Amino acid sequence: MARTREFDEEKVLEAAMQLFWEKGYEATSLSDLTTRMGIQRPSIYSTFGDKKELFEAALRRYTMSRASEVRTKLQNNPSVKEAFRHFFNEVIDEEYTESLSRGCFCINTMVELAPHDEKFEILTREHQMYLSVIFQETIERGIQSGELDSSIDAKAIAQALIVSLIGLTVIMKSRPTRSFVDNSIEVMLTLLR
Amino acid sequence: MARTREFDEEKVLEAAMQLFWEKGYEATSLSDLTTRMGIQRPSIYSTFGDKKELFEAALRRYTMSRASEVRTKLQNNPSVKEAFRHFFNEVIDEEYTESLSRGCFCINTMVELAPHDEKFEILTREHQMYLSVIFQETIERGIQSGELDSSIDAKAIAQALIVSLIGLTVIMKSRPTRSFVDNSIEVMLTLLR
DNA sequence: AAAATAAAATACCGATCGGTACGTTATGAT
DNA sequence: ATCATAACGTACCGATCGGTATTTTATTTT
Repeated sequence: MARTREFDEEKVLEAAMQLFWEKGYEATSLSDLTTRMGIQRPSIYSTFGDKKELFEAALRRYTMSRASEVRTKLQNNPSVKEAFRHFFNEVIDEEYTESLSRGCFCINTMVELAPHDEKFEILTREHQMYLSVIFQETIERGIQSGELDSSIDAKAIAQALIVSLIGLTVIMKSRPTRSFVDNSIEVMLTLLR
Repeated sequence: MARTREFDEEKVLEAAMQLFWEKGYEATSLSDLTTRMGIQRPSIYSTFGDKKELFEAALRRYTMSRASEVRTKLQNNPSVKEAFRHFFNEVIDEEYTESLSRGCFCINTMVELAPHDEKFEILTREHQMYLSVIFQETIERGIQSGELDSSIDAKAIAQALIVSLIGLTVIMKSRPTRSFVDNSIEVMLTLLR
């Protein structure tokens, strides 16, 4: 009964996500967004609400996609220790490959918005807790297969590995030497025995 | 030969540091700064230069103060393992105590500015490397005293602990449960044997 | 006391911010 | 074919942004 939408909602949200991921919330202007999303300002507001709501939609899109990506990658390898090694190395490689260190959109948001906005405090926490459970389940798989010692605390180690992953992702933004991060990963992996 | 300065340069810089630490670079306006520093806008520009230069001065003040604070705290305890345990627990307690999670000014800057500004990439990296050396020297002290096994790799473990400290500091912004961070710290400390 | 000078205070600059009112255009329902 | 409706495009809103020109005030040197 009216004009049809000319843009793909998923595509423009993906574009907004990429931009917020690169620049953060404050440093991204509505003009930046219209350019990158390829739609006009009123289209953004009628489709997603204001800037904060658009940001939230972008972050939700990111965390859902990221969680399933992490789950898949850790399930790929029969060896749990090798799965984690591959996973951490991939994170590092991606950061060293790209000229711009975007890191993790959720971690960036945890730093920029979580302290001043309860909604994002909760959203980012829940994502990390979700990843922590994936880590834990992976470690428990290693225990059941006999690869890992049954005396280790799967939950605690999973939580420590999440903390280390966050630390790695963040310190990559300062471009430390390769040996620094390689050393860190090797030490972290000794927790899986 | 002219009018005398009415404000204490150190004090107003300290005030600027606190504000940038709380809100970050982009979210802090010149109006915020004049209010908090208690001086007028032209005084800021004549004393510190523009907003970025003021921010840099504030960050340098922070990193210098923080480095010596960390060094002191780790030297305080004869037991290296207890020193680290105290140190990590203090970081956690401070974050849980305060209503606003400021985290670490240097880490915040690593996330917000380092990817887009080489000056801050270098500045934040060098601070982390400096802390890493303090950690390493502390671990080596533990080896020499016989508290720690001489077969461990002091440098690699120090680097892994720095990564974990960053991860802990960042995830605290999402206010995880106490058990989450306590578990993480306990696991990390098992690296010191 | 007067001149020189730098700090302080006020007021202002153009640019950009997030957000919206409004006129135009295209499409589905009748 | 017409009408209702919603998306699109333009143009604009007041507020605030970082930064500065200019005037006033206080202090030291002469």
